[in-house]
Amino acid sequence: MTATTGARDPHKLTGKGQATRARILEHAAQLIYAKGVHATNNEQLRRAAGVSGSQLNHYFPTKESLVLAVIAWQAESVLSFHRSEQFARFDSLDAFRAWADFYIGYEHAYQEGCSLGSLASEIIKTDLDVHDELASAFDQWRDTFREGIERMQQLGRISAEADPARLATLLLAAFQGGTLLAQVARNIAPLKDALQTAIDYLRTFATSPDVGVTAPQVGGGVHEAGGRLDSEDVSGGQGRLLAR
Amino acid sequence: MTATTGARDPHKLTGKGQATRARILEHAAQLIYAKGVHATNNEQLRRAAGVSGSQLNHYFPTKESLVLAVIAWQAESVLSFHRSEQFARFDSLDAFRAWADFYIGYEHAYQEGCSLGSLASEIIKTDLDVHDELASAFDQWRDTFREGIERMQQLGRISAEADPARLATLLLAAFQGGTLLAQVARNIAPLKDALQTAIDYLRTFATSPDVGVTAPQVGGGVHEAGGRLDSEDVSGGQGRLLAR
DNA sequence: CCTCGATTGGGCTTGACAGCCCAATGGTGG
DNA sequence: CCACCATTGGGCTGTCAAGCCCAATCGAGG
Repeated sequence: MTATTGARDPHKLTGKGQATRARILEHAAQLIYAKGVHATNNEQLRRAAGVSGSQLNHYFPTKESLVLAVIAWQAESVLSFHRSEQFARFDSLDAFRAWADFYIGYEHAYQEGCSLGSLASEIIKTDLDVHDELASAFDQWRDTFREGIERMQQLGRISAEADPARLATLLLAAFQGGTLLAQVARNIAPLKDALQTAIDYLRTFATSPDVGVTAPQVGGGVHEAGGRLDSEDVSGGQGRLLAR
Repeated sequence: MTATTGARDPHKLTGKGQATRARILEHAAQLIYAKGVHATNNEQLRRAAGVSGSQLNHYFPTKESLVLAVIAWQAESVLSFHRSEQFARFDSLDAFRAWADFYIGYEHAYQEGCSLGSLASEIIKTDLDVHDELASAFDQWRDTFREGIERMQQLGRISAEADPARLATLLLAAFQGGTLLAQVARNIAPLKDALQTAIDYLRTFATSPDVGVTAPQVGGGVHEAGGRLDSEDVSGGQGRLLAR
């Protein structure tokens, strides 16, 4: 239960060994995110990470151990991204808007999907026991939203009527589902619609008039091309988030 | 583009041949839904469908053709289920509630996920070209909701302010994402929260006071055990929908 | 009743991938 | 300077699944 990362505890390796292990992990995460678990074999990993045969066996004795380590790595990436300064712990509607705009402008979102969600979908039905690891990650992700909404309530920014837990679940589900629909359609629009509509709902609980950039939910403002923030530079150190 | 089902057009087979092909397809859909595409091999298919070796090659020359046929079959199942009488073409809030309650009470939803969504997630990154088929199915699915909401507007049941397309997208995304989260958590709660919260939003556009069974969105009514409709018999002829 | 084509059955071969082994290297402490 | 151990390299083999072939059977039309 504790050995979530698979064999070879990183802290028992030398500096060079840790570096090699990290390099493998990083490239594995990238490859798996781009091509999926099944389409990624160890020969590709060897070439990508510049390592060779027995190294994979040395640091990750089985493919399962590698996948588990990648899951942990991606989970940590997503969570640290959502906890980063740029979103101010989601204590305002603008923080949620900035978050949505980031993914709406993030091209990988509708190409490879969510780094955690697509991985989860692909292996959830296999015999790999990854439920606990993934469930914990998604719980923490949702709690990031929930705690932000609770803080907004404490700050008087939204009504006490709102149910933070349910709204947080809707936001995360809309993101995961919207990402899947966007992947299938090869078009960001479904994700954009889902996220903005969910945030529109959140806004209906706002206590102040709110200075939203777009009108509440009237008209199909979402369906035309232009973005609202362009979001390209909401990024900072989160290149790690989805790919890379 | 037209040969979506793969080789051997069904209408060019004898009655017996069609029956065999249908039997293979049905069992393949069930197995793939339960175990995933990669974990399903032709030996399992042979035993499940009671057919043998060359029959798979005869009716479905490649695995890709079989998967494509399964996708088409599942898409048709989902769409015909959503278009069935029981949901009255989604022309009322109660129809949406009945829909949500069905899936909340449908145990497969948090075990194997959505019959179409989980399939899509698993193979979207492979070289199989299934985007068009899947995109069409999801579009039609979303349109089912959208047209229902538009009808509700025409009937004066909800405000003209509502954006049917975006709300429909949110509903579908919440379902897909909620299903994924429920699968990971091995618990129906995330799906329940996501769907009910999305429908709560839809209800805020209602013109009449509404006789909803639960209070709007106050309190965490979702997090306790009891369901709202128990939904077990919203079903009818839709055993085909997800499994079977 | 006969013939022919469609349908069915089981076995087989090829290819790919995961996992493993042995040899070589490099660095670190004694 | 030496010895030992962690680290690295490349190749190898067992396993499994997909795709294919040949033989047998069944049904329909003449």
